[in-house]
Amino acid sequence: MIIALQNQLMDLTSFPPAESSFSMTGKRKIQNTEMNRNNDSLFDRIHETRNQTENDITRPSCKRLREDIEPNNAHTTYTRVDASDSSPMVRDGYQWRKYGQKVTKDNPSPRAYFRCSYAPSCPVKKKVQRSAEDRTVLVATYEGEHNHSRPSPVGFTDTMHENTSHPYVMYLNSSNSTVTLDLTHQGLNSNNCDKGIELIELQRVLAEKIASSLTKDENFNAALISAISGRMFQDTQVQN
DNA sequence: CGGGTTTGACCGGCGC
DNA sequence: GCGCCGGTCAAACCCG
Repeated sequence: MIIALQNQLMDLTSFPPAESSFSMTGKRKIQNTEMNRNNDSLFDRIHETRNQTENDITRPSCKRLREDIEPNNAHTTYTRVDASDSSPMVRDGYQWRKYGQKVTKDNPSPRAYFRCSYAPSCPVKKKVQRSAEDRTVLVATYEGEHNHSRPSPVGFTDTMHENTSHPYVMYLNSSNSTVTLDLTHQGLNSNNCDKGIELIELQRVLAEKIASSLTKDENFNAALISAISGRMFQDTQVQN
């Protein structure tokens, strides 16, 4: 557990710029230990959304009860877009049909409601709204799971290359309290160096936040001390 | 003309 | 009971 965390942290902190900018294709999942509140607005938002989602689980809305949507399937993604891009669309490879828009109380940006239009029976819905703190961040909340495959990966890739979004996407899973940094949606190419730099900066900030959170976690420190002392004890025995 | 978007109306839960 | 709020509906509109 600890070693896995360390490896993940090492992965995040040791990405060579070239690789991190242009050739990363995997997803990196980070166990979300008690992520401490700090001054970073994006991470505050992540924490708040996780708590909000957990509240949704314990107090499901009337709509969800009526439509029998599984709350555990809900997760939130964060997508960086250009500030000049006013479109609420988050291109994730699926076909979405907008069925409503609403201005919410806590955010001046309108919230858009989408349903998956690829398969008529697909129960997936998503809500897209710009972050109140950082309007370049689109917050997309997905509910349900697709009962079909991704429609057209090739077209998706083409769109990604010509579009301005997806330097990174973060997933928040309400059921198992994990944060996933998805680098497959970054949409970077050789003409997009600025976003590569932005991604590196994000990785640096993310690594700092994780390190900060872990070092403040008493359980993690205790486990780390135990692991180190255990290893030292082993080494001492070997030498003897 | 068909499919997608817009937008005002409506519904139901919640708090006071 | 009433108003607020988030979510959804559906008619009108737009566009290829």
